Amino acid sequence: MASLDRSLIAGLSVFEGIAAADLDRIISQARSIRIARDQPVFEQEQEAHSFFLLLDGHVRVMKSTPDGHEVTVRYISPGELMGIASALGRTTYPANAVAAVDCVVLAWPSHLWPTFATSFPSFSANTYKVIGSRLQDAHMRVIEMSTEQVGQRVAHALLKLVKQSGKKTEEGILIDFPISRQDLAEMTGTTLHTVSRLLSAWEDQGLVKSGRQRVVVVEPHHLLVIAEGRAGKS
Amino acid sequence: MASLDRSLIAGLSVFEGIAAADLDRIISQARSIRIARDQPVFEQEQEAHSFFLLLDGHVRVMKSTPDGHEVTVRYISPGELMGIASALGRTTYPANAVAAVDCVVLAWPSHLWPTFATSFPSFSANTYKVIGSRLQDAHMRVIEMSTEQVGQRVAHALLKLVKQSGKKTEEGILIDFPISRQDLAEMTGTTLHTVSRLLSAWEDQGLVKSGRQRVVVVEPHHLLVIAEGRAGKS
DNA sequence: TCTTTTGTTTGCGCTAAGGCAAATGCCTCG
DNA sequence: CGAGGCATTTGCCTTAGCGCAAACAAAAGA
Repeated sequence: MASLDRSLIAGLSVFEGIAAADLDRIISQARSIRIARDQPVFEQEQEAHSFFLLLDGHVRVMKSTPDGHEVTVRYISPGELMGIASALGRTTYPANAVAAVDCVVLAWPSHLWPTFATSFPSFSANTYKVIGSRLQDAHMRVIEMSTEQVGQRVAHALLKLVKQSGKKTEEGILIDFPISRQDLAEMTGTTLHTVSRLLSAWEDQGLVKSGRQRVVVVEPHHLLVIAEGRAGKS
Repeated sequence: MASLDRSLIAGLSVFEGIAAADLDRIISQARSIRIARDQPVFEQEQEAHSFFLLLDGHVRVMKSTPDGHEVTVRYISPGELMGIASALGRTTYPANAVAAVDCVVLAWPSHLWPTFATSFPSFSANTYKVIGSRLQDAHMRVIEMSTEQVGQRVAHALLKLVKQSGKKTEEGILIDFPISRQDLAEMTGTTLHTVSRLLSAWEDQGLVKSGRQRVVVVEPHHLLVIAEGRAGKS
C-alpha cells in the first residue's frame, strides 16, 4: 500500500471514528488490486474469499436468474464497500460484480472479518450501517417496481446515478461511466427499446442529452418532477 | 418471563450456539408483550426503542410511500426477529409492522443491542445472518418484479407463504392467518382484481381453494410450475 | 332478524409497454 | 481506410393487466 492512498482513504465514511493507528492496521492488511474494464471483481455463487473497498472506478453489481435474465442491483462508486458477504455470515457472493471502467480496489481476505469486527467496533458499525442502507435501498426498489411506471423508474435511476456519479460539465451533469440503454433497462426492469424511446423523448424536451453509452442530465429538476409521478402527460 | 417459554425459545435458530446461561441472561432482559390483531408492533419513522422476537402469531411488515401506496415487505412467523433496526445503526423503524392475528412477542430495549453484540457473539452473528437473508430476499423480490409476470409473482408469493406458515389440512395446505386478495396484491405489486381473477382461475383448475381472507393451496407442485414460468398458457 | 360493512367476483374497455423487425450511425480493429 | 460489429432509433402490432363499475356474498353489529 503506497502511503499516498492513506490520506485519501482516511476521509471515507466507512472509516469514520477510527483511530489513525487502527486505520493503518486495517489498511496494511489489504491488497490493492487493479481491475480492467469488463473484468469481474467477484462472481455469484463463488466462494467469498475477500471483501472489497472500491478506490477508483465504477463497478456494476448484478444478479442473474436461472432463466437467463440479468438484473442490475446497483453501481458502486469510489469509497464504497462491496462483496461484504462475510459480514452477513455468507460464504458465497450473492451477485456478480464487474468493473464498468478500469478500477482500483482494496481487498481483504474474508477470514479477517471476525477479527476486524471485534478489534475495530467503529469499522463494523459503519459496515452494518452500509448494509442497513442497502437493505433500505432494496426495499425502495421493490416499492418503485410495484407502484411506479417505467418513465418514473428510469427517471429515478438517472437521478440516482447523477447523485452517485454525476460530473458537472458545460452541457449538464454527466454520468461519468459508460452506461448503455440496456444497462438502464436492467436497472429499471424494462427493455432497452423503452429506455431508448424515453431518452429520445426527453432529449426532444431538452431534459437530457445522450449518446452511445453516455447520458448527460440537463434538467435534473424537471426529471425529478417526472420521477415523482405527476408530470403533465403531454 | 415464565419459564415455560424457555424451552420453546432455546430451539430457535436465532439462539443457535448460545450457552444456556447466556440465553437466560438474554431472555431475562426481555419483556413479553401481547399484541391484539390489527394493532401495530412498531411504526415507520418512529424511534426504534425496541427490537422484537415473535413468539406466537403472524406479523405483517409493510412500507407506505409518500403518495399513499402500501407495499407489504414480508410476513413474520413465530421464531423470527423483527424491528432489528438497531443492529444496523438505524434510530427509526424503516417500516410498519402490524399483528395479522393476536400475537405474543418478546421485546428488548434497543440500547441493549451493543452489549448483546459484544457479550454474545453467536447471537449477533445469527442476527446478521438473518439480515443477510432478508437482503437476499429483497433482491429476489426486485428480480421477480423485474422479470416475472403477475401470475408467476402471485404463485411465488403463495408458495412462500405456504412454506412459512402452511398448515396441513384435509383440503390441502392452509395459509394459517387471514390474508385478503388485497394483501396478496400488495405483496406482488398488482391489484386485488387481478389477484382475484388469478385465484378464481386456479380454483377452477383445482390448484387452490380460497374464500374470504383464506387460501388453501391444493397443488403446490403445479403452482410451482406456474411460478417458474413455463406453464402451458391454456 | 335485518342492516351495514367489508371482502370478493366479474365484465368491459383502455393503454402502457413489450415484441418484432428493419434501418441507421458510431466505434474499433484489421 | 474499409468492414464488421455494437449501440441505438423508430415504426407497427400485440397484449397483459389495470381502472372503472356493478353485482354479490359473508361477516359483524344493532
